Amino acid sequence: MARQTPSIQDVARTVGVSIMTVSRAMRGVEGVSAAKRSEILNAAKALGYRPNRTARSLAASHSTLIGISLPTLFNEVFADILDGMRRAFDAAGFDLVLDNSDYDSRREALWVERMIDWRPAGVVLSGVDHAPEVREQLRSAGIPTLEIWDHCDDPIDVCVGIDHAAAGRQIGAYLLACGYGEVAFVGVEENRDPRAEKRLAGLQSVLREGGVPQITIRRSERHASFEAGMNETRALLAAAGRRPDCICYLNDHMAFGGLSTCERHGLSVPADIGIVGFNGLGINAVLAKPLTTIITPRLLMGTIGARMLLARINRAKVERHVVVPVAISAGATTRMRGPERAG
Amino acid sequence: MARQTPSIQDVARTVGVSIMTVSRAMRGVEGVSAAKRSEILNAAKALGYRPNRTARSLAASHSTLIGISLPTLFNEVFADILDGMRRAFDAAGFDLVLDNSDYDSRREALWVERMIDWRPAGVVLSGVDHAPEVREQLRSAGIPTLEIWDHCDDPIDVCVGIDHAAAGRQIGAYLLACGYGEVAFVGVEENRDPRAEKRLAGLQSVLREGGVPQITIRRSERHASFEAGMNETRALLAAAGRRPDCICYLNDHMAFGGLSTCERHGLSVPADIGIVGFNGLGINAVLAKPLTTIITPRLLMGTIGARMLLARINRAKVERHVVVPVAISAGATTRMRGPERAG
DNA sequence: TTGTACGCGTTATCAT
DNA sequence: ATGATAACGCGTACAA
Repeated sequence: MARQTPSIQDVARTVGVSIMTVSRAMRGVEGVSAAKRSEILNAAKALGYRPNRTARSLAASHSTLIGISLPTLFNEVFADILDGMRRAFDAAGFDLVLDNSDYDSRREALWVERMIDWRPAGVVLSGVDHAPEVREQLRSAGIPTLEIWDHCDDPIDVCVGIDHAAAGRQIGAYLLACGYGEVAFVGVEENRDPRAEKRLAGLQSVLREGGVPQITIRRSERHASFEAGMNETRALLAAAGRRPDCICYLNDHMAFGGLSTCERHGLSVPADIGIVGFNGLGINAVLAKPLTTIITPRLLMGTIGARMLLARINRAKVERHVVVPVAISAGATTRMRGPERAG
Repeated sequence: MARQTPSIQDVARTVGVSIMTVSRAMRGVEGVSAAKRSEILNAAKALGYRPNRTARSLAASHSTLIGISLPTLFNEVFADILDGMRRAFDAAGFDLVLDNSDYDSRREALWVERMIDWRPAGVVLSGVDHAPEVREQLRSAGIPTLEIWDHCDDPIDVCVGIDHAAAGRQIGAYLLACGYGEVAFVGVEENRDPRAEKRLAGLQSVLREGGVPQITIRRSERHASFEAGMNETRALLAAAGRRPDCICYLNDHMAFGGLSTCERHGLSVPADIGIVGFNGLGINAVLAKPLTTIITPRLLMGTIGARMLLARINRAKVERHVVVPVAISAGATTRMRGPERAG
């Protein structure tokens, strides 16, 4: 029986060449005759030899690891984005190191620091809002970095995402077209989800210009889940003052919860109240009353992002940032099907 | 300006000690005076020195990487399991390398091989059905391995999961108690999801004993999604022969799709037809008509599993396999609330 | 408590 | 085309 894990030495001895020749053959680089190469490959397979990745990373001073930090995996959005990327990375022979920041930029920063210790081939971050040291560390380490799901003019390296402020403005314009005037927004605490805040700001600006100066804002202290949507909506409906005629939610999950709560309170949707989500999740296709929402091309972002990062890793030329478009989908939870539908 | 990435040598020179003393101080092991230790730590921070993980892994001949292979992240189930594990692994200082096998055991086997090249501290696999070489490679490499979500008597190393066959039998007993006699099962192709096949087998065995010898089986060629549930249900209802009085689905996703399709076909649920899912997803709390389903403790499995694997990594004693219980949740999609509800 | 010598398994460089 | 030698940055074993 051979030893547990044969080393490159064993292969070299078996074939009768130096370890350098084996190394070259295994990596598929030039400098080995075709005959020797296949002989070496056969011997390696027979012995069960596999190159040690940690040794390879040390010698090459960079690994084939790609670090990916996502806020959460419970949100279908990030699962989609991840799925869009992983196929490309996988095909290129990279391994994925995953982090969940829980929407906490401090956690993200600590993880980036640890990740750099692995000398990764690249790093993927969610959004463009990070702790200040993250940018500096990644840049000075010279690690190709992709920021995904949001965009800005000065990314750490490259970025691909949607324009959240513009998406918020699209929603605002649609609400005005519907004639809504008593609007509420249900989200999470500030600083938890910077993208959501950008959408909210966009929404508010358009409503203000359209003659709706004030909107009611409720923020859950918990995750943007079904339950949180239910709870905040219940509180919203119970509160004194004029009842909103339309509620916008941070995402579809919260909107489903809100829709459910409104109907349980005897409100008819969309006759009595409008409901607007964000993301366009798959379940929408199944519901009797599909949500009015913004459809975000998550998979596409992942695919494009992976291509961009791979190009950076290979020192090829790429655009520094890409903005993908979003579309509003007028569903059955608002009282008018917008002009977008009429195309 | 200091060089890009200071090495342990730089710290040693700055403080005036050998690199071994720095190494010990950084790792927090004994053999360094308190004074020198804090001096070294300060110098390291000032210089921005961070130990190179690939070098550390090579020298120690094992890394702080933990490989995790999951079939998919679109299924809330595996996102839950992952979330249950990651907190524990993260707290223990491990980094997570993620793979998605797409329910393909060949893919899984290839990934395991690549993962071993990283000399991981541990590996997590989904279920207990793997390509034969996986067990052998993991064992001969001596890598602590956790199999999660299913269980068996002879795991590769340790395992934690539910008893899928028993879960299927629970469903069968419940259906018999409800008086259903024309049962259908909607799943995916064989060999795609071994756990689902075990549940189906358990279901069939109990029904057979209860006087229901035959059930209709439909298998989608696609993922077990909302859409697949809709498509197969549509085909099921269109088929000749007696219409089923109850349809069991591979999971809640397909069941939602099926429920929606039945109602669109004018069938009243549960008056005309029963619908049974599997997993107990969060959205159930929001729906007007909660599914009858089996609630699986995913987070718990993750937590327990992580503890078990960490114990193995630390060479502590642990049970080789743990089976966690599941409970049937009688919802509003079957015509009787089972005895489980009466407790 | 501290330091020295060596090894971890591979790749880069420079010979031949 | 092939090989010898020196890194890569750290941990282990042992000596002082």
